[in-house]
Amino acid sequence: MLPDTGFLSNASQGLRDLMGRAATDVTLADGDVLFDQGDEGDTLYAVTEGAIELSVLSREGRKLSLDILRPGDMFGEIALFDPSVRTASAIAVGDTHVLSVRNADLLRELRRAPELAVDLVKLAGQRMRWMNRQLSEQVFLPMPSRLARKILHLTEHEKTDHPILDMSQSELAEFVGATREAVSKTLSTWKKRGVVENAPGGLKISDYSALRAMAELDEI
Amino acid sequence: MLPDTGFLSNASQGLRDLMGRAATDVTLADGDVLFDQGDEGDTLYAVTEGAIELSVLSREGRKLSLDILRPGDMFGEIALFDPSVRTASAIAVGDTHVLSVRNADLLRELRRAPELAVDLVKLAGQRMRWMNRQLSEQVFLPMPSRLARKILHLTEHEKTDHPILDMSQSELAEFVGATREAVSKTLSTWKKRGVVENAPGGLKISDYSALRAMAELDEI
DNA sequence: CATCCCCTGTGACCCAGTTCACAGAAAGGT
DNA sequence: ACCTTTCTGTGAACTGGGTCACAGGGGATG
Repeated sequence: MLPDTGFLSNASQGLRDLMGRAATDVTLADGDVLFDQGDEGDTLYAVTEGAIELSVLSREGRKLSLDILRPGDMFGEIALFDPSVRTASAIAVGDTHVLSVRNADLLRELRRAPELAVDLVKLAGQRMRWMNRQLSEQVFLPMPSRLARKILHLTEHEKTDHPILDMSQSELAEFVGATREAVSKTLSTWKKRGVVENAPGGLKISDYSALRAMAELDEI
Repeated sequence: MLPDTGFLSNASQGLRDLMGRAATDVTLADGDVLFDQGDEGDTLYAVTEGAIELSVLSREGRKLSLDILRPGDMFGEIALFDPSVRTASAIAVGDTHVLSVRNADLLRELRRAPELAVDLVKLAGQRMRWMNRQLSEQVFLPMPSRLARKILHLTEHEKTDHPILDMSQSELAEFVGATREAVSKTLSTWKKRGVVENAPGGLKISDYSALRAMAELDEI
């Protein structure tokens, strides 16, 4: 039922069993909002099919996309132990299924197998490391490096050597925290240099190592 | 032994007892490095006296200060359950004392009182909410608003109506993610408007409500 | 009390990235 | 095919904040 990749593959078998046992399935269509930033929430989720985009909105409507979660990824773990308003919004990308477990049910399961709490907190730990990294990238890196990193991150689950990123420049801009135009111009210069190219269905990565160089992976 | 404020006051009495029982005291002088970003670590800390500055460094030596922790605050909880490299550096500000508990010792205590794990994860949850907020502020807010927010945050533990912030403009700049000059110029205009003023020992907040207005607290 | 060091204040200039404004290319819908 | 909408590409002008450069102020310390 649960795939073998992503956060869940790092999680123990026990945790995955627990999810399988205590969770209920939720079906979402493209664009469906699972929860909104500011909602009260006490539920943990795991993606089983499709994808979920996590994002933060500013009051004036600007949006910062945080990540795209794919089958095997879990999210919502902040609200699990500290039920309060959600810090981000979760929106379905394409037809997707998620498993959901409510706080109370999960805690009951945990009482049976307390050692699984450690796995959950590891999850939280990973998320915090990741957030920390986002923050310092945002502060320290110029836009093109952030763009390169995001492209690498968003295509790393592809198995091909020259993956195609199916995402509009506006969406990319929301990931990077910049404007659509700025992203467009940066991609243009990269296209001239043969790093990426337009392909049917999206943006094709032609030269992975060049992209990695732009990403200044040694920095931070 | 443990004060009644900060994170620990939110934490349960049981957690505080546990810290008191399993922890050992560490004495630090001003500027002492408790741990550095990138170090391996598996220890949880609680400030009992003085203050600890958490910060992230970029490779070129630029520094982003995250927070100043005061008596009652706990930190290091990421590494506790997910022991790996530290995501930030911790440096003593003034003579300070911290309690430290190593992973293994804390887990042993937790086996006796598993319900305390929930408190620890709440701690992690609060930290994550806080990081999330830092990130969106950094992306969405202009520098002056971030500066106002940081000043409010850094003085909120003062009881007076017109607290004095004992911090150089360079340090403030590191908190805000900007240069010393930019901070200086912003503070100048605020001084002309009577929002803040120079006072012996630091920067005096003259008009709290004006500062709150600059902080755009309704935003994000 | 002179010197050194670190602080604050400001001005001149520069630059990355935004805003605005179009034009042309794809991609759906009907 | 035709129309509408949503994408991409690019220029011009603007601007927040960074960089550089320097002047003046305290406190410490000899």
